[in-house]
Amino acid sequence: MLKIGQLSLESGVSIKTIRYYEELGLIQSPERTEGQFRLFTPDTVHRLLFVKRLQSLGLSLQEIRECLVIHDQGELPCGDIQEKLIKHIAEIDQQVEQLLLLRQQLTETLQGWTDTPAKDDQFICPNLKV
Amino acid sequence: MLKIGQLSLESGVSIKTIRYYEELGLIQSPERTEGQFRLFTPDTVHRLLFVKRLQSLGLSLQEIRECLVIHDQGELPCGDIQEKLIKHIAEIDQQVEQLLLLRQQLTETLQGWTDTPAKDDQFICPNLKV
DNA sequence: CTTGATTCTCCAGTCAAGGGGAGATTTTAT
DNA sequence: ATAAAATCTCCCCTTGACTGGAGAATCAAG
Repeated sequence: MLKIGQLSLESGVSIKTIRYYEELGLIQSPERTEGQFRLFTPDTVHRLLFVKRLQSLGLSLQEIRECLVIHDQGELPCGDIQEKLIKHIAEIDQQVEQLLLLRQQLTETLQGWTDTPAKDDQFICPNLKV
Repeated sequence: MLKIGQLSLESGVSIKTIRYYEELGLIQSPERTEGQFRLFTPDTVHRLLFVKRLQSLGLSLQEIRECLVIHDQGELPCGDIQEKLIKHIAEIDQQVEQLLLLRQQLTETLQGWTDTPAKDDQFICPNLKV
């Protein structure tokens, strides 16, 4: 059994964050000592590493929690995780598309840009007709 | 002179947002009626459209404010805006790079994924060795 | 037994760009 | 004169994933 400081050391997750994850339901509420110190089972280290891994792949804590709930029901979460990862790839593709569209608008805007155009009180920046 | 509702209609910027922009210094504090109603000069419409334009190009309100400060000092902000747009393109390129790197990790992770692997109590998901 | 390290709960704040609503006042229209 | 519409200030709420600090209690070591 580990106290929170030791768990933090072994998992690389800060004490604050561990308590936050407990609050979110990512880790089960652990036993306590008589004085209310948390006592975690050793496999909580694995659980935290799992959270960090999925987080590094871009999943939100809510999505990760859903995976863990399936695990806690005794089932393998692999299918669910696969689904989420595939969905996340699609989201990334969308974001990239949006960014490239914006990039296109930026380069178009910069086409023929003049640093020192004729002053025109109608526009704040004459290069932008707004 | 326009009251805030009329300015909102003509610019397409909500009343709340107009007051927020005043607070941020994006638009100068306007005159008031005796009863403290704001009275904006008509060119404030242009100013708000300018803000929306730069915002649609991805600049933050802080960056836009910097441009407007230059304008209010009687100078042309074109050079500064150009600089910011170019910088923003570089940031977009970085973001895209990060996203594609993440996408690569996701596809690698999904390589050889098995929906129903042998159960292994050591791992929450045997496809992820964590 | 005492000191120092660890942990506890609770509250508040961070970032960005606003949105919601209360309760009071002012302006406009009939 | 009165009702309705517009505006005012003030304060809190939102999202996500935390971080910081106060003040109290507990645990471990000498």
